Amino acid sequence: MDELPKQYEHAAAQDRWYPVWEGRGYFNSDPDPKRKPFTIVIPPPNVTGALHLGHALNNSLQDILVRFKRMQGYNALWMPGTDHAGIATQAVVERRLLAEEKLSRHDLGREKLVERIWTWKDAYERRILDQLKQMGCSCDWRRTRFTLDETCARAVRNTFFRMFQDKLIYRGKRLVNWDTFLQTAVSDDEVFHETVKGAFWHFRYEVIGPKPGEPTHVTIATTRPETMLGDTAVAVHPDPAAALDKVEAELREKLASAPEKERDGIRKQLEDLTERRRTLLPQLIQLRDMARDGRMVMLPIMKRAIPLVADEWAKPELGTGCVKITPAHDPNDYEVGLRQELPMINILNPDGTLNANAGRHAGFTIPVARKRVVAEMEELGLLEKTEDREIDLAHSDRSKTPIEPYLADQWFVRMDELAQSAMDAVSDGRVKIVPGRYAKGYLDWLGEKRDWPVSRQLWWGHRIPVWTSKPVRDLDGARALEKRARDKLGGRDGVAYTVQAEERGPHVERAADSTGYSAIVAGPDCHVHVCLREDDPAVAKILEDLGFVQSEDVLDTWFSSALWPHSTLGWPEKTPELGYYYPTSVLITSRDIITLWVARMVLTGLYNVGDAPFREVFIHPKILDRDGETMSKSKGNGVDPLDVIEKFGADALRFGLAYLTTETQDVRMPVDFECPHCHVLVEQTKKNRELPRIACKKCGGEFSTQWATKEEDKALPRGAVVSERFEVARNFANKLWNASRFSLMNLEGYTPGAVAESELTLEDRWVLSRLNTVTRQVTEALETFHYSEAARALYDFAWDEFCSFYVEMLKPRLGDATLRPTAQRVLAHTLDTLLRLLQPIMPFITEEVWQLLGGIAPKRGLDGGTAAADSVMIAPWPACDAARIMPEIETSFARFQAVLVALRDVRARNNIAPKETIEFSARCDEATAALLEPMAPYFATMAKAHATAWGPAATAPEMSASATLPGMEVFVDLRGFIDVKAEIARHEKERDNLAKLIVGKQSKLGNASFVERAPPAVVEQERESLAQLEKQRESVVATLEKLRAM
RNA sequence: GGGCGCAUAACUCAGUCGGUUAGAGUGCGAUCCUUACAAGGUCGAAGUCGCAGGUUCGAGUCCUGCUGCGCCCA
Repeated sequence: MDELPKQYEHAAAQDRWYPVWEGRGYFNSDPDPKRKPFTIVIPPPNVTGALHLGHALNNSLQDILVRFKRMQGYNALWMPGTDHAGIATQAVVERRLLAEEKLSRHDLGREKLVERIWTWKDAYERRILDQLKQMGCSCDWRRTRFTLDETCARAVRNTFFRMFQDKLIYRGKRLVNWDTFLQTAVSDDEVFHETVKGAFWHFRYEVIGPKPGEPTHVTIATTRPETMLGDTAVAVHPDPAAALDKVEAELREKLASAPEKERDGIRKQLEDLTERRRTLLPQLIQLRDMARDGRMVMLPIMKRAIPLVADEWAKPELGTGCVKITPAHDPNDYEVGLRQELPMINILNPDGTLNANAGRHAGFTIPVARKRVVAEMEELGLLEKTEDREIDLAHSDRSKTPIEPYLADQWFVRMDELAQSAMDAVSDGRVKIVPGRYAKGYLDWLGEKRDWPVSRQLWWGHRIPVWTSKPVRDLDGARALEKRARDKLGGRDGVAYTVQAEERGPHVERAADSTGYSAIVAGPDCHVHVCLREDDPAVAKILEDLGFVQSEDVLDTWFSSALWPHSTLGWPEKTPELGYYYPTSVLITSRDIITLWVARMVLTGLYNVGDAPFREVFIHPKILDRDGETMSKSKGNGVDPLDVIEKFGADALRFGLAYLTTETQDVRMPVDFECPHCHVLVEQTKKNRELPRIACKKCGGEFSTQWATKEEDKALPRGAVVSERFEVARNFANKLWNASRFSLMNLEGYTPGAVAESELTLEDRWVLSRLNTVTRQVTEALETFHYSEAARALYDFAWDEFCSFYVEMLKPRLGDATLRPTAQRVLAHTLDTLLRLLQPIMPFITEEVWQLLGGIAPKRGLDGGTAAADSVMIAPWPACDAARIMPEIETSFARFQAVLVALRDVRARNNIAPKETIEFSARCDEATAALLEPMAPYFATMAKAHATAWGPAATAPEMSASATLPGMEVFVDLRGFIDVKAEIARHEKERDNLAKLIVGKQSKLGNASFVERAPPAVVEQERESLAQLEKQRESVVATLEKLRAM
């Protein structure tokens, strides 16, 4: 065993054991009705890019749980796979296409682009799966799925078809967030807001045929002047006086409770309001009456007559009190449009240029059209003024370009009942969210029951399996068309039909004629939609011959991930897997996708399979950097798990992540660069994280970062981005390695055998008591997702108890031929148990040691020894033997430890050389003496101290340093060593400290209500504690006097 | 505006049911190349538990308000 390296070599162990586990099929799971299943489906990582530290955390936690459950005897399945991530992946590939080949997707065409994306997907999927393997993930790789593969596609088609049949799917015109760059709708979740510099333009619209005394113009203000081309009304408030009253009342209430510094601002607002009442209100009332009278204003440029309407969206306290209404290009105006039954005029093409509805401004991009419209209004003398303004503008997360609200045909899933079912599952406890506070957000979001827009104007994804007819004039015509389609297709299975009349409200895209006085009337268009469950070219052909066209759109990527827990198990087939593993046991994910993903999985699971997809959802924290910012590659503070694995090892990565997984919502991880020259860690700051090259603070050597673009920078070696927080874990692995190394070296001649109770020493009983306590703690912690607690318990036990005390105390016994066999058996057993407890978190190092241990001690255990498992990952999980937990032994041992520390302290503060042996006596009661006297060999080896006397009669030598412990005084003979001054200072400090504590206790006990009302046991405890402290003080004072006399 | 979380040593974090003298790792200081481990051992210094009230015999812990930071939703 001497040939074992002094440092744990993580790379060798990782390379050695992963293929063995995989080759022996340890990760595989198959349905077996005789055993209980435990199932986790992986949150499928995007194939957009490689895994980051957040993924490393997420997957480490899953693997820890799966390995734990596997050892507990469950038939554990961890289902792996990846997600096609529709828009994200397409955007990445499109960006590269543009950057590298200057081609747009339209240059390439749908088929070619999709082919490119598949190539991308293959490369990244491979990379992601490889990363998971490097982390040690024990997934059943035979079952790897992809959200766009055939199995998943089948589930998607079936779900969509069933929903279509159940009338849960409909098409509607809706205002969507339109990304003019990618030319697709994006969901609200794919939009971020940014404040940009803009302007507020005030336009005047002429009133048509004003009566005497009526205003000739209304003034409206807008930040998007070009949208006026699509205006279909101007709104005023239906009761402006009341609205102002309400605002005023609110302001006054606010003023009453506002802090002083805000009051002036509020007073100013109130003044403005009064002014407004005087100057603006009469006119607003007049306009309101005109609106009720059905009066019109003339939309300039388009020369279109549009109505004045009375609607609450117009805020009399803001701007001019009048507001232009562009229902097709503003969410609020859209609502007004629906309420007032206004025409909705779309003025945009999908690419962000203006369409024919914009008249002579058609064909221009939005920024150009904006300038033209403003110029024309100015020419017409209708531009009143322009103010500079900061504007909150929505941007697409994917293309970083401004979002345009855009009226488009979209497919929706009706959410009312589906959402309710998913809410019920959490409310009644069928699905438990941990920590529980996250249930609130889930319920609130679902409670809004907003219909789910599922179509995306993309090429990468599941194409919507609906064929739609050309517009039909009326419902009867549509029904006739439906019948024709039915007749042609016969009674075929897997075909569903819907006849859709346009929804209430006019959705017109036709321009008015140039005279402008004709009101726009809604088109009565109707459509027939046919949904096909299977991909059947013959059926499609028949439909297309009837003039039907398949939707170009694909489904939202979440639609397929929503099915993940059952689609991966083979649904809609009634596979053995589905029957056995569904519902799965736990889902582990992060909080940002509770609504987008978790909620939708619950509702599709209930809808498709009739049961929730999992029993528990564990939400883990998010990792932020030193400054509390989220990590991302674009900021330069992203830590690559592979860099951590390379530097610290996979076990250290896993342990470090488990160690920080508490119940809080985020954890901070200071980020460092690793100097490639001297391997020191250089703290990352907001400044240096953006530099292409950095000089090491220690060796001065320069290295490059991810930002290096110049040749001279790129030529430098790269500095990896890691975190010192994994250093703790790496050191722990090394400590464990060396303790194992010691054990293996000292197990020579080991024989298995039963250990009689009488052979056990105090330290044996102690370590076994602690071991069983830790077994119970770790088991409970892992069962309740308290990863950090499990990691801490193991760390503390392994380092502070097993290494620092037990192994040290074994040394003399191992040297004694008669005591050696028992010591070896307890040691082998303890190490064996510790390895099993650590296996889920640190699979590689525990396996490495397990195999070495198996070589020298193949049979282990206190009751005679049984053959160890072939691998620690399939060994049984340790059971806690409650009978071994002995609090009195732990208390006794603590006394021993306290004396040891006191002796070491005396040595340290008197600068006694390590080689010198010291003599000491201890004054204590008989019981303590009886306990500690036999520990002589340990005081000798662990503190180089020799006891001359134990018990009540023990006295202090002439020249001594002392330490006062509760119920005990330890005197160290210091002839020749003593540092009197240091000793005096030390004792004075101790005396003062004790005095403070005594005063505290005395006042507590002097408080009559404490003595009367606190539980008697607590009062008694306090009394004893006070007596103890007073004794300690007496002894300290006595020692001080002696010292001063020297 | 609504919701959630956090604030404990220089840094990153534990602290269970309210009850002994508030702990760990890192960093810092001293010391030791002691026969498993210098990625180590031993010892030490370092705290107004964010602020203000309240409940209680007793508050880092429970309640209210405030301040600061972060996240989510509109």
